[in-house]
Amino acid sequence: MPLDRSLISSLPAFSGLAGEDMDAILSRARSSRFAKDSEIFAQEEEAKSFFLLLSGHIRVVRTSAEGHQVVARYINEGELFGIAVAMGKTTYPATAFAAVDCVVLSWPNSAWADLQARFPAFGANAYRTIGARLQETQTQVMEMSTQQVEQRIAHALLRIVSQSGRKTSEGIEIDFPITRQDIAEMTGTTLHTVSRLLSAWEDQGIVRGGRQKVTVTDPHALMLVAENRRKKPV
Amino acid sequence: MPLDRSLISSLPAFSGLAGEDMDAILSRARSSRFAKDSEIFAQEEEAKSFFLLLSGHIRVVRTSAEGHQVVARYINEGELFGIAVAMGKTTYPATAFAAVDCVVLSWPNSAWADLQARFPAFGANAYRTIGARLQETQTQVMEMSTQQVEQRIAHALLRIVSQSGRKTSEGIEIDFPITRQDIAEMTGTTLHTVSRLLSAWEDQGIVRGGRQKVTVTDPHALMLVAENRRKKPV
DNA sequence: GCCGGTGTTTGCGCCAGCGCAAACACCCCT
DNA sequence: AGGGGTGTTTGCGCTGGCGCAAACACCGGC
Repeated sequence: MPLDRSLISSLPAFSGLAGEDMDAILSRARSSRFAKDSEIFAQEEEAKSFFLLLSGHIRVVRTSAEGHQVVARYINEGELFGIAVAMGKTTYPATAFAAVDCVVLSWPNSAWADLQARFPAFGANAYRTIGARLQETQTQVMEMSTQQVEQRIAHALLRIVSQSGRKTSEGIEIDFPITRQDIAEMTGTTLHTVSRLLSAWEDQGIVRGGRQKVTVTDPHALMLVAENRRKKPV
Repeated sequence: MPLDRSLISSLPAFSGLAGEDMDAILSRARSSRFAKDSEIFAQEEEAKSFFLLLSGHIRVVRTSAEGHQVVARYINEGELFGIAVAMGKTTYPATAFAAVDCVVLSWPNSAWADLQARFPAFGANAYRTIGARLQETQTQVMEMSTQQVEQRIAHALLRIVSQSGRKTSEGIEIDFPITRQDIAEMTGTTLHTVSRLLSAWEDQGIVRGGRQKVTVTDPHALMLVAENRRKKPV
């Protein structure tokens, strides 16, 4: 398991840790590859491990009892995920799919208590991650309560692009395949509405679309769309 | 600070702790009262303490940059809240109002690291709380994405009633004052729509309304409403 | 007992966005 | 090169739920 330590040491999940501590933590991890579209873990499944994404992108999907799906979030390189154990849960609350070919580190859940106790900074980083996600999710609820579909999609695009954007000559493009349906499931709308709005924006020169591809050509204009509230101003 | 230890020891926040450990934790806490409608802490404010609700009910409100409000959750007796410190945050992500007269314990944030290290069970309980809230919030996002307003309100009512319901001769009533506006802000709709639906349900004998009061007289019927999906069945 | 404030109900008109449906574009596989 | 599968676009009609507005009920204070 030849891991590039210098690269890994720069990850936020290891910030505040001495090199030797990091080695100790890494020595308990197993590295594995997941092909595009494969499933890393499934909702309701017993949580046996927690993970760190080394490279690629992961789509986290939640399915309701009635069978509806929503995309809870995308995991980016360097992020912890599947950390049910840190929340005292015994099953995963969602399903994780590799959006592209991925490399992940995984630790058995049994290692968590020990790692967390011996390396408080590691535990703290995990808790910080969870806290950040709680806050993001609450923000999402707020957006869904108060904003129009158009603004929600604009916000979602800006968020994705800022976290997983890749600069090209045309603008900033989302560097993993994403369908209109995925965007719809992130924003609580339908792929039709997403498609319509992206088309409209394309006409205005704000984005450029493609099969499983979106490029934001005019982020500033998109921000204006995102902020242009129309509903119950205070 | 004469605290009823036997009562407190039964709280989930202290589960798994020896009596003496509990005493040590409680000895660092300060107890205070908050009158109905007073503010315990405010969004964006620097987080100086974390809290445990001993009695009463607390409404947690999040305000967007544009000034829109949503009710993120209600805190019930025995729950930890304002635990920004456990998430590595330095400010509160929401505002907490006393929905009724409340008694709360509070600890200075500076005590957190120490308490969490010395009494892992206490820390674990806090993290469990956060994890549970993350999951609830994600469920809320899912509901808002896939369900009609009617079902969302039904779900919200059932949730409140199951957590903060008080049995009466008429049915189960929410044992703190809650306005139609509050329910609207929990479910992402308007007080008008909430009022209309409650009226309709009242005609059907499912609930009974009153000023800042809702009593569920037929929980089973309400569950049927909540589950009667009408949108994109799989 | 009256009065003002706050919460609730209800009617009416409208439109954003959904459901349905069909055509289309692109990619990969044989 | 052909063909099928998957993702995208677009038109059309409809409706759930919102905005607006007005009336109403209830409570507490003077």
